[in-house]
Amino acid sequence: MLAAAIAVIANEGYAGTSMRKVAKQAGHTTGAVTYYFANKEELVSACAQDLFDHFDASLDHHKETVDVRGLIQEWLDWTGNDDSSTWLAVFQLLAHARHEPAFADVIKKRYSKFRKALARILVKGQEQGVVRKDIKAELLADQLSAISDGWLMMLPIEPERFKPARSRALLEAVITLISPL
Amino acid sequence: MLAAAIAVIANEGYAGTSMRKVAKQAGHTTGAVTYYFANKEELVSACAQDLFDHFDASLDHHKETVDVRGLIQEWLDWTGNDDSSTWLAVFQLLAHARHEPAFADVIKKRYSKFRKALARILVKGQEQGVVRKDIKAELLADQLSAISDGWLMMLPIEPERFKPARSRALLEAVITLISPL
Amino acid sequence: MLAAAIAVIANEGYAGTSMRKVAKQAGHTTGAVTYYFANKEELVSACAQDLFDHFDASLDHHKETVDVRGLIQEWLDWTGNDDSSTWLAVFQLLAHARHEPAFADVIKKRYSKFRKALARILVKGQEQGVVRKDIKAELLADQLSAISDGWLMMLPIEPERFKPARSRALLEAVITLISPL
Amino acid sequence: MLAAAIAVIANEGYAGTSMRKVAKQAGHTTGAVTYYFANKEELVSACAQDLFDHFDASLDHHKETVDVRGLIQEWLDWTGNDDSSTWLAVFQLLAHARHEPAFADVIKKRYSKFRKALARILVKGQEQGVVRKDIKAELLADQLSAISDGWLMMLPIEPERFKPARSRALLEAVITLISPL
DNA sequence: GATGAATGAGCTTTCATTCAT
DNA sequence: AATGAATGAAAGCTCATTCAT
Repeated sequence: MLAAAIAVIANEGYAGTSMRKVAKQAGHTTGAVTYYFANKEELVSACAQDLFDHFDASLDHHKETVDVRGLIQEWLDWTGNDDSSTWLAVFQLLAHARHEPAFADVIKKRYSKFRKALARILVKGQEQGVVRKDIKAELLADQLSAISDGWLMMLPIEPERFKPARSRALLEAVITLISPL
Repeated sequence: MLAAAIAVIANEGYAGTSMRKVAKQAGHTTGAVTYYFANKEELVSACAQDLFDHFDASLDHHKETVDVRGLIQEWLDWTGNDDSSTWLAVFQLLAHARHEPAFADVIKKRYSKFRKALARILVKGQEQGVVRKDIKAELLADQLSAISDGWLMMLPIEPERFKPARSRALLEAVITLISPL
Repeated sequence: MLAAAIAVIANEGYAGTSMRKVAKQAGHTTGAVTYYFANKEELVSACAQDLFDHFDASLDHHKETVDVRGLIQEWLDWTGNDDSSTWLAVFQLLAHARHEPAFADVIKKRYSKFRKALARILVKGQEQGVVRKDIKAELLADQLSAISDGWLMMLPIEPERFKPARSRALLEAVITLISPL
Repeated sequence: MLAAAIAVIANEGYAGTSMRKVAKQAGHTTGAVTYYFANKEELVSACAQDLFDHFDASLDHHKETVDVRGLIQEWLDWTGNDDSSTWLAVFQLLAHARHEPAFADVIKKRYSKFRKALARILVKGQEQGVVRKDIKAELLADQLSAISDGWLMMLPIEPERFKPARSRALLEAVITLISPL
């Protein structure tokens, strides 16, 4: 059911998402959706939780290795394959978060957790001399996270700007930006 | 009427925007809205046009001076004052662009125009030695534009992260990132 | 629900029919109507089907007996009693058929089926010597069907012209027209 | 303006007719329509008047000659050429007459006048021995008028049944029906 | 656990009509 | 004589939600 909801949000946009469509996508009746989720807000919150779980898992995976390139590479890879619907859904939920207090909170907490984890990785990178030290890790994490959000925003509108070759160039540019002089 | 529509989009989100609310905000009846805009799509396209006009004006203003710091400063300033509703509306429209082909196009064209103008400024910066040369201006423009989009995305959810002191730190970090070694 | 729709069409005319009125007539809410019929077109098609079912039933009933007088008598009877709303609704739907392709087709098929059945009855009548043979049965069926349509058209405007005595005269005239010399 | 209104009624059906469309068709603004006709009812009545004027003119033309065949021929001819829009509009107005008392009356008067004129022609025909005498002229007029109405009803739905060859057959059948034994 | 009938509010849109200009 | 801005009611339709089964 969650997967169905995410698929609908990704394909139709938040405004175009309805319990009916989610039910149809899941192959159930409308009643089934409201049986599992008390109301739309709850359904959407559950989606947000689920999507950020994916996100965190990726971060966990790269925590020990301090592989910033690998991490960003993975983000960019997501834009190209089937998982791009994950990104599209995330974007739609972020855009709506402000007007659905219930899960604005979910997003806030998860986001800050994500930024902290990223900052920790960057700190390690600075210690190992692979990340520039003239900008605080926390601020760098903010910029990287902003860049990734910026990509997220452009992806649905200009997917052609995320073709493999171009993706690689973007990745290298980011690495150059954060590398020591 | 346009101003009313933008205000509603900023305050209620795209999904929460209705012709009724726009009419109410403008102090007119529903019929008046549909008199000026044949349908919702047209209204929304007009908003997108208007918002990007603001945007372009800012760019024009900084074209000659090669003042990247001033330009980014201005963007960040917008997040704090009354004009923040402009950003909020832009964000909502961007999130919906993919599902409204009519103005997805508007955004695409305007966006690429914006990126090109930014790249031209950066090229001049490189020539004058105030912008690093080891990353192509075009790619740098992409990253800056992505960062600004990322901020745009966080603003509605965590406005407290854009208070003056923090804004300044973000600005300095960006300048450090793009400055020559 | 169908009965309610037909009643509304008969009483208010096609242009005066709305889903709201149908709902009210049926003692339900607007939502219930759209629950059973995806849209107005579907509702109207269903009405057309239902009305022609009545029609065909009458024809079936007279198929074996070759009782043309009885058949026409029955048509005329309908104009006088409560079933007259059936005729009124049929007329409204016919008038609108051209602009609602979905059920223009329904009407076309049903109508041709009806004319063929009528022609078959007339052929039998010719064989039994109770129907004139100098006009092909198929053409006679066309004229009879046209006459009945013509009555259908006048009924709502001049109901006083279909009072019993007058009805009988009309019936006798038709019988005289199609009887052998 | 009248011509425009008739064209719209013929093309879009009564339910699909709006003052806006009439204005557009006439190349004027909405205000102009309401300037000439106080309201929609008045516009529609004026159309009815105008259409019946055409009708009466045809009858006048055949009054002296007692040429029933010519008269019916002319009706059938109308179904094929550009004037078919006249018929289509007449039909739409007839279908709506019952629900617009203002011009239901117009139609009633005009119709009875028409039937009387037709009956007078048939009486002359009976005197000259070209029309059967075993049915009263008045009843015959009714049947002919009903047949013509029936055709009017089928025309928009099955125009292919009024091609020249078929039209001729229909005409001959009618003549046979009303000719003396 | 799941269905599906039904509600009622809200949506976009169309429309006849009014009226200052 | 004609325009065109504006109204407000009503239309078809979608939706989240409820609830008996």
